[in-house]
Amino acid sequence: MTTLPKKEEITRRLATMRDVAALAGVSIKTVSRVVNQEPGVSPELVERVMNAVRLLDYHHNTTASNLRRADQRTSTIGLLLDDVSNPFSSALHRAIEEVAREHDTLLLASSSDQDAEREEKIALTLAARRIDGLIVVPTPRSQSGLHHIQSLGRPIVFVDRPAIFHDADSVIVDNRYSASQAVQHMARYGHRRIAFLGDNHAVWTAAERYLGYVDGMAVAGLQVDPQIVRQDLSNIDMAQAAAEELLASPIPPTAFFTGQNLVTIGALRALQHHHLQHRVALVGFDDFLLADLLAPAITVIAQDPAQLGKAAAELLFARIAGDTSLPRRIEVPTALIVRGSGEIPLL
Amino acid sequence: MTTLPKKEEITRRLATMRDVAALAGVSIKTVSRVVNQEPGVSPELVERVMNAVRLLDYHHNTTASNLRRADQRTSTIGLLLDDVSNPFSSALHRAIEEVAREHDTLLLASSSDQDAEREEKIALTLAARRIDGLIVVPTPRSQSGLHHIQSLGRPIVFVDRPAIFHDADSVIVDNRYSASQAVQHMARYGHRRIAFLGDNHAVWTAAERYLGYVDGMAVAGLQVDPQIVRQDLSNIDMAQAAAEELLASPIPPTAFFTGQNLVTIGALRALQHHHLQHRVALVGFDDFLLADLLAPAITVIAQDPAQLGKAAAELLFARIAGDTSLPRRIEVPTALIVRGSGEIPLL
DNA sequence: TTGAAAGCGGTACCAA
DNA sequence: TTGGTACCGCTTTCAA
Repeated sequence: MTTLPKKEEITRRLATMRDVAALAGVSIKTVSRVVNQEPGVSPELVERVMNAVRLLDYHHNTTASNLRRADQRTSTIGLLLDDVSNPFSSALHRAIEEVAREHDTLLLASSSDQDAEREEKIALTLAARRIDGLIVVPTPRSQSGLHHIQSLGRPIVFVDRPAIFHDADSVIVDNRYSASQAVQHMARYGHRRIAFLGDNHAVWTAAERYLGYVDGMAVAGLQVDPQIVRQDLSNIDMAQAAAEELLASPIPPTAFFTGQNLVTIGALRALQHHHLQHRVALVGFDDFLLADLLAPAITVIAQDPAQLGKAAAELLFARIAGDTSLPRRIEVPTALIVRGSGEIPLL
Repeated sequence: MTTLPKKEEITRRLATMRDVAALAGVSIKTVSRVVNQEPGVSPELVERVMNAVRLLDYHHNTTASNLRRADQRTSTIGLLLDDVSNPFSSALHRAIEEVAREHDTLLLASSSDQDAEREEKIALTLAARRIDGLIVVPTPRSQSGLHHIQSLGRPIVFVDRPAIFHDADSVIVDNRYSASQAVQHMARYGHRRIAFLGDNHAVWTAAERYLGYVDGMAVAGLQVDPQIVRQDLSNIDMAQAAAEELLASPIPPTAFFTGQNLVTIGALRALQHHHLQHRVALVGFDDFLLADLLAPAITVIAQDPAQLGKAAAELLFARIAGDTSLPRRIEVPTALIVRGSGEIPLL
C-alpha cells in the first residue's frame, strides 16, 4: 500500500490509479483489474475501488494504458479523405464511423485535398500516433507518404481508388464500365455529338471515367471529337465556363456526360444560363441531393458511398484482427438512375 | 512484389529510441533531442542519429512522448457533431480542421445523432484519450456526458447551440431574429397565412427558430394558427408529408417558413408534387447547394458554417494556450439570400 | 485473490 | 554539448 498524497496535490493533478489505490487501500494492480473489468476480484474490493474512482473523479488514461499493453492497440484508425466536407467523402466517413463504433474505435479524420505532400504529412503524424489501421482515398501521386503506415505494420485499405501497394486491399466501383453505360444510354436517344467534361485527369476515377466515355462512344459507333472533351475542371466555375464555351461553339454538343458531381452542377448552370436544359441531354457521374427536384430531373450514375465505406471498414477491421488472406479488391455496383435529363432525345 | 505481412513480421518490434541510440552510438537522450529538433546538438551527432533513424525506419511514438511531457498535451481535439455526413456538420468540420492544422493538431470526429447517451459514451472515451479540448454541437439533453471532459480540465467550445456550462464558450447565430426576418419578408409580399415547419423542437436551434416565427408573425400583425405549425419533422419524408397535408387542408397556407435544410427539401417535394412551387412562397433556414438552380430558386436564411467553425476553433485553441478570460459567446451573422421562392406574392 | 516489481517508449532534471 | 537516471500512468509477470 502506498502513502496518501496530500489533498491539494490530487486536485491539482488528475487522479491516477495510484491515488485510487491509496484511497481504496488496495494495490494499484487491483485498481487496474477493476477498471479493466477483469474477473477475479472480490466484490468487496470492487466496491471499494469504484467508490474511490467516483470520489476522485478518476478517468482512465488510454494513452498510458496502450503503452504497456501487449497488443499495442490504440483503438484508433486514421481516415484520409479528399475533403471531409464533400458529400461523397462525408458519406464514406459516416459509414466507416458506424463500423468503427462496433469495434469501440475512434476515427482521426483528415482532408488531403488530393495533395500528396499533405497526405504524407498527415500519414506521418498518424503513424506517430500508432493508429491501428488506415482507410484512405489516395491522392493522384501518393507514394512514399502512406509507406509510413505500412512500415508500422498497420493495415491500409484504399477506397474509391485502387491500392498503390500490392499487399493492400481496395474497395472501388467500376468507373469505366459505368461511364460507358452512361454514354451509350444517351446514344440510344439519338445523340451522336456527346461531350465529356471531367475533373483532374490525374485522379484515377476521372481517368477511368474518361476511358469509359471513349469505350461508350466506340460501342455506339461514334467518333470522339477532342474539341468537345474538356478535362481538369476542378470546380463548379471551371466546369460552367467549359460547358458554356462548348454550347457557344459552331457545332455544339447535343449531350453532356459529366464525370463528377461538381462538374455536373457547373454544366447545369451553363445549360440553365442558355435555357438549354430541356434540349441538351445530360448524364452525370455521382448522385446528389435534389437531383430529382430539378427541371428536368437529372439522370445519374449513382455510387453507394455508404456501402463503399462499410465494406472498407469491415475489411480493415478484419485485417486488424489478424486476417492475413490475400489482398482483396471489392467492387461495389453502381446504378443508372433515370430521371429525365439523360432521356432528352436528339431533335 | 511484397505480400501481406507475415506473422513474424507483424510481431516484429518497431524500432525504438533505444535502438536508434545504440546504432548511432549516442545516448537515448541525444536521440530525443534530435528527433524533437531541440537545439544544442552538434551537427555531426545529428547526422549520425538521422542516419540511424532512416536505417531503422524509426517512427516517433507520440503516445509515449506525451506521457512524460510537462504540458500533457496530446495535440488532439475532439469534435462531436450531430452527424459528420450532414452538410452543415461537415462544413463545420472542415473549417475546424483548417485551424487545427495550423496548431499541428488532429481531430477525433464523431456523430452523436443528437442522442445524449451516445454523446456521453463518446465524451468518456475522448476523456480517456486526454484530448486537449472539445468542440461540440450539444444534443438536446446533454448534461453529465460532457462533464467528463470538464473534470479533465480541458476546455470545451459549444457551436451552433449555447453552452450548457456557465464557464464554457459558445459560437452561435441569432436563430430567433433571423427566423423573424424570414417571416416578415414573406409578410411584406402580402402573405398572412404563413406555415411553420420545423424539426425536433427539443433542439435549441429549432425552438429558437419557432420563437422567431412567432415574433415575425407578431411584428407583421398576424395571428399564429397552430393548425399550420408542424414541428418534430426529423427527416425529408416527414416534412414532405406534413407539407402535403397542409396543402390539402381546407384553408391551406400561402407561404411556408421551413426551419431546417431537410425540412425545406421535404416542403419542396410537396410543392412540386402539387405543382404549387410557383404559387406558394417559401423561405428556408440554411442554404444548400443547388438552391439557386431550382425553379423557382429558393430564398434562404444562410448561415456561414465555415465562419462558425473557424471562430469556435480559434476560441478553443486560445483556451488551450491558456486564455482564462471570461467565457465568450460569439454570434456569427446570417444573411437573407433572395432568390425567388420567398418573393412570390399573395395572389 | 492480491500485490510487488519490472517495464512500455519516451521526457525531465541535473550532473559531467 | 552530452549522458545518466528518475519517472510519466499504466499493464505484465510472477510470487505470495
